[in-house]
Order: sequence, then structure tokens, then C-alpha cells
Amino acid sequence: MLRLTTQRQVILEELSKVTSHPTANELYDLVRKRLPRIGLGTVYRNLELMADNGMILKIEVGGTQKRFDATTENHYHIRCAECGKVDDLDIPVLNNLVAQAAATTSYQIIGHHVEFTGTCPACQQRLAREQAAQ
Amino acid sequence: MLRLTTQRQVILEELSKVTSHPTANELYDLVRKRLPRIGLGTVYRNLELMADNGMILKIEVGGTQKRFDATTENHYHIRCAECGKVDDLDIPVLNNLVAQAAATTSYQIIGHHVEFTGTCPACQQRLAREQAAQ
DNA sequence: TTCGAACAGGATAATAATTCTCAATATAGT
DNA sequence: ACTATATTGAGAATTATTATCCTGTTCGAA
Repeated sequence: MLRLTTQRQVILEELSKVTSHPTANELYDLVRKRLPRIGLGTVYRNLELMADNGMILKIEVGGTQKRFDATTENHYHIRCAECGKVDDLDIPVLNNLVAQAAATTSYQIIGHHVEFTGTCPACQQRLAREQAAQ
Repeated sequence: MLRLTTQRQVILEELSKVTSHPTANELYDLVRKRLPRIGLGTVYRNLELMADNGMILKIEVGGTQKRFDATTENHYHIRCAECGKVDDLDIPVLNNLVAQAAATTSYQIIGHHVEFTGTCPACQQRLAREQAAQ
């Protein structure tokens, strides 16, 4: 069974503190402020373990890195195509979609996720500035 | 501008032939049967270029690899949590969802994608067999 | 308590997927 | 044909993640 070690506790606390959806590496930076000797492998290992135990959510969106979320209820995300930032979207979860999908596939459905792509406010501004500069 | 080299033509043809959603590496194997001297880098480079030009679709789903699709219209996918296989789902695209999302975010929305996770028929059988064997 | 087994951590090596670099080649337009 | 540009193949480099290995910790049973 899963022990609540100091490392796990701090990882969980730091993840809960932020509203962003940090990557393992971003979380590593946060946690290291409190546990300077922690290893990156430990962060990866424990994020994976906690996700498997339903304590946190592993968000497998597009982009190159996995992201994590202390909120475990299903909700949707929007990802910035420029900088990779991920934010929550405040729209209701489409539970009827699962039934609809189940009717048309021979897969046994586990869950679903909706991911929007877009340009975040910061990148919109940056792009506008770059346009103007030319 | 974009030349239609032999390599690009063959990559596009092979991608169009299959109904699966091959990874760059799977496509590399297919293409190599016709162009044995092609490099993996060329496959990656051209898939990226063709996706940028809207000739094909780059599917950034969960899992560790990007996948590609000769169909460019938006449609939804289901991915096997066991083996990573990706199939199309025959359910209508929710265009109203974009408007809904636009109303609740300051991102400028580009697009959206719905991804279901599940267990594909083959893995269901395999898992059932493994269960029985114990 | 103390002994042993299982658990967990940190450091580092290994792997996987993708991207980059660069010299050589091919192509289009003049 | 000539030149500028685009493209290729080979391999190195990078990035993100996972595995390994050894050491220290903790939990229970004796």
C-alpha cells in the first residue's frame, strides 16, 4: 500500500496550490524549493503512482509533455498552440457523449476528454507586437 | 513553395491507403517498401510540413507518439489504453461546443478534439484470456 | 526491541520519440 | 548551362520519460 512519505505529501501540496497544470519538470522546480535534494525521478514516479491511485489526474493532451492536475473530476482543457500552456474550461462535461460513442464502437469505453487548441492572451499580445514590428 | 517530391508523394499515398492512424515510424516502414533508402528524418519532416499545409491531419492524442491521418476534416477518435491503437468514431462533430467554449475563455480558439479512451476488442479478448489463465 | 522483508528515495544510465545539422543532390527559373 | 533555393539521407543531438541500482527507512512479526 501507498505510504504518504514527505516527498509525496509535498508533491501533492504543491500541485494543489497551483491552478495551472504543471509538467513533471515544473512541479520538480516547485517541490525543490522545499526539498532541495529530491530527485526528478522521484517526482515522475510519484506522479505516476498517485495518478494510478486516483489521487490526481494525469492529463495527456497534445504537446510533448504530460501534465498533472490535483482536481480529479473530469473537466475540459484548452491548450495554447504557441506556448503549450493549459487552462481549464468552464463548460459542462458531456456525459451523454459517452453513450453515443458506446453505440458506435466495439471498444469498451473508459472515459473521454475534450481538448481545445487556441492562442492564450499572452501569446495573442506577443504575436500582435511581432506583427506590428515588421 | 512546396515541391511534390517522390518522397512526399509516396508518404501521402501510403498514408491514404491505410484506415489506421499510423505513427511516423509505422509510416516509415510502409514507405520503405517502395523507397528503401528514405530516411526516418525525411518522413518526420514531411509529415510535419504536410500537416502545416493542411494536406494531412496530425493527431496529438494521449500516448507517447503522434499519429497522422489522410482525412483532414475534424472527427473524433478512440484510443486503446492497452495497446495505443487509435480508431475513428462515427459521431457528429460538436460545432456548437466551440461557441460555448469561446464564451468562457479569453483564448482565441483554433479548434477542438474529442478523444475517448477504452479497450479495443483485441485487448478485451487478450485480457479475458489472461484472467482465465490465472 | 530487533530482525527481515518490502518500500521508497536519490543518482544516474538507458530508452524512446523527435528534431536538428550538414554536406551532397536535385530542381526550377533564368 | 548556371545559379539560387529546396530537399534529402545519415547521423548527432535533444527532450521527456522510464528503468536500474544501491542505500536508507519503515512496518510488522517474532
